[in-house]
Amino acid sequence: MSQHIIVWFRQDLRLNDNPALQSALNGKNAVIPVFIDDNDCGRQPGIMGRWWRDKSLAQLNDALKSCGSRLIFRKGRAQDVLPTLAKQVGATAVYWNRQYEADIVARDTAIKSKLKDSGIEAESFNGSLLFEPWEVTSKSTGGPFKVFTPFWRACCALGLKRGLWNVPDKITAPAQWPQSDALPATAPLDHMDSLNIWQPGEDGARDALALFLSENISGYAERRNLPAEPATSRLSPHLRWGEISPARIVAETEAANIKTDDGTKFLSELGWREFSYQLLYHNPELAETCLQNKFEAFPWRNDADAFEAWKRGETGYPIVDAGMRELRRTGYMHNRVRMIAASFLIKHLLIDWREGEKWFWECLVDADPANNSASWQWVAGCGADAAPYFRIFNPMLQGPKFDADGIYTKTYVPELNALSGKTLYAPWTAKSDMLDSVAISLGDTYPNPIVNHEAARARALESFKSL
DNA sequence: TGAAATGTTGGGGCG
DNA sequence: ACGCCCCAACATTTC
Repeated sequence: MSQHIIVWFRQDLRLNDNPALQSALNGKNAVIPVFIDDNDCGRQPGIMGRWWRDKSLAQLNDALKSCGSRLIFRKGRAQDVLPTLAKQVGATAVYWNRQYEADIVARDTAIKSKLKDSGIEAESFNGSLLFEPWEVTSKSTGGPFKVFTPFWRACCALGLKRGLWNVPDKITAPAQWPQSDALPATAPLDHMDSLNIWQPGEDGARDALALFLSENISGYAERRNLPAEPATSRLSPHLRWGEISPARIVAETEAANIKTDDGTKFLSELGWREFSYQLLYHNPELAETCLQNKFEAFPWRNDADAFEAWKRGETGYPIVDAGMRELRRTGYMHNRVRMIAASFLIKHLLIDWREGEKWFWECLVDADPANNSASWQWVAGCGADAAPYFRIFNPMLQGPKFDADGIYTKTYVPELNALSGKTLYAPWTAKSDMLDSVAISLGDTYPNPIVNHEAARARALESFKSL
């Protein structure tokens, strides 16, 4: 007998390889796809996260339409919307894919029992991770891993391959569609001039993976560190909204016969994502509380001017500024540069990593509740398997090392186009008549460094020693 | 998924 | 030929 089943989309904005959707499709069921904009629970997406999400929702709606279905969009508290909607459409079941933030887990658990109490089946699935956060445990402690390498080794030993589902041909519509609010408008963001590099949605995710595997993964193990090279997958925003499943990434990477070093290195980046979600699940306060408690006593500086300069990309250190400007222009920053920019805020400026985390949360199209927090804690040294406190990136060395010819840096800091080599990354060391001759005036056309590297490094080591 | 300081080695210039 | 110094190049340790 045919049933009406609600599929509740959340951070799984795709039709392919979607376990909740696939389970609903069994038999001749009518499916009601719904997305609920619930701003009462969970960390709300930042400006760029919302921009991406709204674009992605429009794509999801289009994809559903080409299967004979459509997306029902509702604003409100999920625990109110879902039971009401279920009753209204006569649903016998509600399916969704799991999320892992503590308040969302609690809400979903409550919804599940509320639905079951009214005789409606409710079931959740794993649609966004290779392993559930409670699934991979250390043999020695019995608990979750605290170090990445043994964690990922254990994952690989369990096996990364998963079964996959393709996009269904047809999704049976209910006899009558329930009312939907209008999908959110996807207004352009006036201060962003480079958002056309992105293609939010399932098709964009598939294209990004295909391009990466066919053209750009060669030499990944090394080239991934070079921000001027198109050597990273740029899948992070797609993964964040579940437009592609990690299982599909694993399957297609393995099928592409990538050279071992490059393939395993790439898949290990998925491993960091798994590791971050494990950390988030077992540490609900990941965005707010240092995993290593002793760091809570750290004497962070309040320095509004320095923080503003960092956000605007006007620290006077070109590789840092390039990264911060890439972030504001494109909603993205290359991973190598994220580490440099984050290290600069934390170690050179001694500003609380949580301030940086919040700024990235607003600005990144891939801002992810697990990855963003875990990575900031990693750089700060207060996280799991973190960089030691004395690891302080030198922006004058990182530049020449990873952007030797300055192509990346000059893309975002064009006022330094005339400089090259080490001078590009330390303009104040250039002879003043040389700067004059190319019309660079420090403090005018480009900022003077807001801190002295050697002094800032010494200050950071001194402060961190107090721990 | 660092950088800087310190230690070691070996070749070349030179008296 | 030899010792001495200098210093680049590399290795180790320290932060």
